[in-house]
Amino acid sequence: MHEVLAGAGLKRGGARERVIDLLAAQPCALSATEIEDALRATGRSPGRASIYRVLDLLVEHDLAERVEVGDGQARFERQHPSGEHHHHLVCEGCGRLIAFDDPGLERAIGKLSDRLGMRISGHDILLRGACERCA
Amino acid sequence: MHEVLAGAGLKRGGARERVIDLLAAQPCALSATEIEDALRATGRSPGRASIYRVLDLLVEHDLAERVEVGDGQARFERQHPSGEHHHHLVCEGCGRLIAFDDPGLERAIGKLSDRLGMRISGHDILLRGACERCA
DNA sequence: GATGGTAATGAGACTCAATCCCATCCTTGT
DNA sequence: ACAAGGATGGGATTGAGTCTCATTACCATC
Ligand SMILES: [Zn+2]
Ligand SMILES: [Zn+2]
Ligand SMILES: [Zn+2]
Ligand SMILES: [Zn+2]
Repeated sequence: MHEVLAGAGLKRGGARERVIDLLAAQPCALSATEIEDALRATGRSPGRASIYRVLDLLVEHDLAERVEVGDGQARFERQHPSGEHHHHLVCEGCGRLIAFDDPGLERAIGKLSDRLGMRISGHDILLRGACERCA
Repeated sequence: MHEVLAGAGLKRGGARERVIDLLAAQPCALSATEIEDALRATGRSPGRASIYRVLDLLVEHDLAERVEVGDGQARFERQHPSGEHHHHLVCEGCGRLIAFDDPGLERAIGKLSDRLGMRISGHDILLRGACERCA
């Protein structure tokens, strides 16, 4: 990720370093607040403004994806360069996020792009339901 | 819509009356702020709290659907009693919302429910792309 | 048509994620 | 090492949405 930003002519700084490294090590999405807390726990959290700046930058360069689950705060998750991605199911009982992927769903969206005759550059899919604990 | 709420044993009040009537007359989603402004323009806007209460109530009774486009505010749109629903594509150029429905997509989600072995109670789908004007 | 229990409403304080501003710090090319 | 411009921090600010509670309106009953 660092390389991509460097290639775009951007300088390197402590905030960028820490946010990127943290995000790159996560299996699933983190909110800006969670990132701040996690970094504060290490002793050196960047300012809030810097965290948002880095996240915006990552989304802009397709290095991260913004995930909204409807709880009023955005979450961010590393985007794999291969284009492979997953979607989320949010449990209405406990709020837990569960990741899944489904080729059938992706295929349906691909067909849709043709049917609508419009160029579709991305899709957000969120399922709501009950996780096994809450069912 | 009034009838459904009455059937649920709820009383009728001015705020409820005005918000429902406004929403029922809209072709597409409105934000709470837009609703407040529109009603204020008529001279009698309910309090902000009442607007949110009515909207929550409508969503709870499947009379309206919450639509999130990622601009940090929720929008609300009347939901038809037949259960038929549509999804939206948001144009990244002009922000315009375009509605569409697709049986293939619904089918894929139905299958997914089985595959994940979880009860799925709803789904939000948002496509991002370019509308014909902006393409 | 009056009464009373209870739901509904309004106004504003409040929360909290996200943004803005600007002085200061640091990276990087020379 | 130096300078220029990008990067950072922190604190003030915004704005959607929530909460509280006193007041008002609805409606079943008498
Ligand atoms: Zn994820
Ligand atoms: Zn997908
Ligand atoms: Zn719509
Ligand atoms: Zn659907």
